[in-house]
Formats: sequence, structure tokens, C-alpha cells
Amino acid sequence: MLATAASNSDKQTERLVLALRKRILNGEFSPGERLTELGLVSLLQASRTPIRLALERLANEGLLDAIPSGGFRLRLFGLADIRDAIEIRGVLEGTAVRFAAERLESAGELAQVKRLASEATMEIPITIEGFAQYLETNKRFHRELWRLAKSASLFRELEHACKIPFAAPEALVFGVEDLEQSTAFIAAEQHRAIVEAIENREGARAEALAREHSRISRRNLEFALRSKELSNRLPGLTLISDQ
Amino acid sequence: MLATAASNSDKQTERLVLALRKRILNGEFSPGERLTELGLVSLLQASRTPIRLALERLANEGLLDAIPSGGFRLRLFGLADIRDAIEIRGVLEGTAVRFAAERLESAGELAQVKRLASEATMEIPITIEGFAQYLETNKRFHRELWRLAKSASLFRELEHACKIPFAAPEALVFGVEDLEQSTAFIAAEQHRAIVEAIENREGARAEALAREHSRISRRNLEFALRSKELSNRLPGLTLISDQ
DNA sequence: TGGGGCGACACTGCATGCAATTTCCCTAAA
DNA sequence: TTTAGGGAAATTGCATGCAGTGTCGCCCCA
Repeated sequence: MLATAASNSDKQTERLVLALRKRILNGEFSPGERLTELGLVSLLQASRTPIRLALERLANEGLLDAIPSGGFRLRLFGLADIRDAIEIRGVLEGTAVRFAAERLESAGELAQVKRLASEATMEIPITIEGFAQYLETNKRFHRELWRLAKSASLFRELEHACKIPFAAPEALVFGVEDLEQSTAFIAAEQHRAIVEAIENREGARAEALAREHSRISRRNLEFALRSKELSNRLPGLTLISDQ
Repeated sequence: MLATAASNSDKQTERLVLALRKRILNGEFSPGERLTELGLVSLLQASRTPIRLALERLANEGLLDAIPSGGFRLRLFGLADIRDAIEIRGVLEGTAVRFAAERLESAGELAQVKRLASEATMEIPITIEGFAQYLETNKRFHRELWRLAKSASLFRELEHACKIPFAAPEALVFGVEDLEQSTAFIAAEQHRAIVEAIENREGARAEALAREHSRISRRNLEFALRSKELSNRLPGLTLISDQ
């Protein structure tokens, strides 16, 4: 019926990837559970062909594992897996900002990151919309850092690494009364320092800073796992199984 | 006819992935060229369904690009892309050996890498089989390093990053009369030093060594691009376009 | 001769039928 | 009670038809 003749942004498959990912993160399947094509047909109102394609994509995102004899099952995530994924993201972002420092041509290229960094320096608003705005700014700041690396290969790897739940820089930023303001200040200071390092062509410093910056996410992850209320607010936390 | 009901190791799709990758690296398609499903049907003797799946997989390996309006085209590789891919592999392997150093429990775990390292220390044999053996040992040494990191997430990212042509550690090891013996010695010394650093829990040193080690590949790449004979021997070199 | 519009072809996305294999349950025997 | 075996249902892999859209070239007009 609706065939847009697009392989990447086609309506059906793309819709299915989003819908499935959402359901998975919402905890609608148990870790290790097999996802059969026919079962999803009735659940997602689509034919087997696009469903298979969506499963394939989610598998190489890392959400699903391919079963040797065929089909896919929900991947088992341990706390260690997520922690490592965050660390890897930090390593790659560190490389990105090192590249950015090494490849900077003019200070003018930093206008956008500087703007985004200063935006996020402001106090976190209490309102929901304000907080969503803060999240968005934070995400755009990180993406801008990726862009400044001027490396298509690195950009690809960063995108791939951030598909893992909670690995993305914007995944574990949340407002808890205690942490909220202080971690926001720390993060803003780190952002500022990273940009400064890039501007001064201090590649090694920028790299070290970006790595350390990623460990805010690790800290937040461990905090979230100890907090009941957050478990309810953060979809996907139920995926983390052992310890 | 032959349906093995396997999604990962199924006969048809897997065969197609291998066949297509081989043909691509052999330069049977020109960079940027669109690969149509029907065109491949007659070329590869298979139906559209498994061909589509194979294209999808090659696309997220990074060999193909998805066309926004549908279908896939051969990706355009610049020299900079390959260089960055090698650097990224070095960064990830650096992280792997740092993890290995940080997570080493007993020196006994290093028996296998030590054996592989000492095997590759030997003189490179002149015969073809001997050289193939050397390549295999080198590959297994690196894979063993990955394993020692004890991180499924990192292993995944390393495998993904090494799908790019010439990014894998074993991709650009070749015997050229001038470089052959000297680079082999240098590589062997670096291997030895990396293992030593892991054994001593010197994570930062191991990381730095692994990064530098990857630059042998970069050097070999640049050498290969200047050498006509090598261009003929190394499939895929024709994929690198600009500059 | 150049540019714009229109039409035909080519290509992709989706649906579905078929065949083969896996999986699981139930039974029976040790 | 546990294990081995067999068979039926479930599930995947593959092939192919159909519909819709993108693309390219040709023709007409200025």
C-alpha cells in the first residue's frame, strides 16, 4: 500500500524499528526471550518481510542477538556490558575531540559548540519542557563535537557505539534532586574545558577530559540502579540483568 | 531449495555476503556505483530476498551506503577515511589492552598471547605457505588481545570497526622486500612490549603501545598506495579514490 | 540550441506461499 | 525417575508477484 521505495527511511521498516525498540526498552520482553516473526506480525500489524528487516537492524545495533539456528533473541545485558559501552563511548569521544584539536583550522569553527556549551551552563530549569530543552542542548553539544572531528569513519563508529542502551551521551542525564544541580555544574565545566582544550590545540588534554566526562554517565547509571523511582522513570533499566 | 533456517549462518545469504564482498574488493564495481537487486540476481544466481539481506549487511559493515530514495551504492572511500579507520582500530585495541592490564587476574591467562607473540618473532619464511602462517598467527595474536579485555561490548565494537577495508590488524601485513624483515622485527618487539605491559598491569603503557602499533598499518597503507605491484596484489586498493 | 515538462521504464518495498529445518512435547523404556 | 526417541507443530529461509515511486530520456517549444 504505502511503498516509498526507500531502504533507509522507508515508512514501514523504519516505523517497525522504532516501535520494536520502544517496546523492548519498555520491558515488554524478557531478556533472552526469542522474538519470532509471526508473533510480531500480530503485535505490530505488519508483514514478515519488514519485520525481519527491522530485527536485522536491531541485531546489529546490539539490542538483539542472532540465534545460530535462525531468528533473534533479546540480548542479555549485564551491568558490566553497559559500563563498558559507556567507557567505549568515552574513548571514542576522546578521540573525536583529539581529532578536533589536531584538525582545527580556525577558531570560528568553534562558535556553535561554544554557544551550546554556554546554553547548558545556565541553571537547569525546573519545568519539564525546560529539562527537555537541556537534554536536547546537551545532545547537540556532543554531536557538534563529533562533527568537529572531521572524520566520517569516527562519526560512524560513534553512532554505532551509542546505539547500546544508556551508552549515548544524552541517555543518562536526568534530574535527581541531590545530583541535579551539582552534576550539571560539573558537566558544564567539563564542556567548557573540552572546548578550551580544542581551541588551544591541546589534543591530549581534550581527550582525557572527554573520557572523564563520560564517567558522569557511569556514575549516573550506578545511581539510577540503586534508585527505585528512577527505575520507573527510565525505560530500559529493566534490561540490565545480573548484578 | 536449500533452506537451512538460519539467519546468521544461513547458506544463501552468507554465501552472498562473501561473494559480494569479494567482488567489491576485487574492484568489479566502481566507487559510487549503484548496486541494483535485479542486476545482482543474474550475477550471483540468487533471488532478490537474500540479496537484499546481503546488501543490508554490507551496508552496516560500511562497504555500501544506503541511498535515501532506496537501494544501495558502493561507498566512496578516501585515503583519509581508511587512515582514520586504522587509527580508530588502534584506539579500540589500545582500550582492549588497557582493559586487559586492568582486569588481569593471573599471569597464566597470558600463556596463549605469549606463545603467539613468540611464534611471530621468528623470521618470516619466504614461502607462500609460511607467509600465510605468519598472517594467521598475527591475526590470532590480535584476537587474543581482544579476548583478554574481557569485554563483550568492546569485542563487538572492535569487530565492527575492523570490517572497514584495511582497518583490520591483519589487513596490511605483507611482505615487501625492503620493509618485510625490519617491520616484522618492529612489530614483534611491539607485541612483546604490549604483553609485558599487560603482565605488569601497566594499562597506560599498553594502551600507548597498541596505538602506536596500529600505525604500522597506516605506514604500510601509504607504502602500498605508492607501489604499483602491491596495488595488483592487494584487492580493494582500487576502492580508495581521492588523493 | 537550450531548457523544461511529460511519459515510460526501472527499481524498490511489501505481501504471501512453499519447503525445509528446528524445537518441543509426549511417550516409552531402562 | 530419568533419558532417549519420534513425530507434529512452529518457525525461519527463500521465491516471486504486485503496487507505488523515483529516475532518466525524449520531445516540444522558445
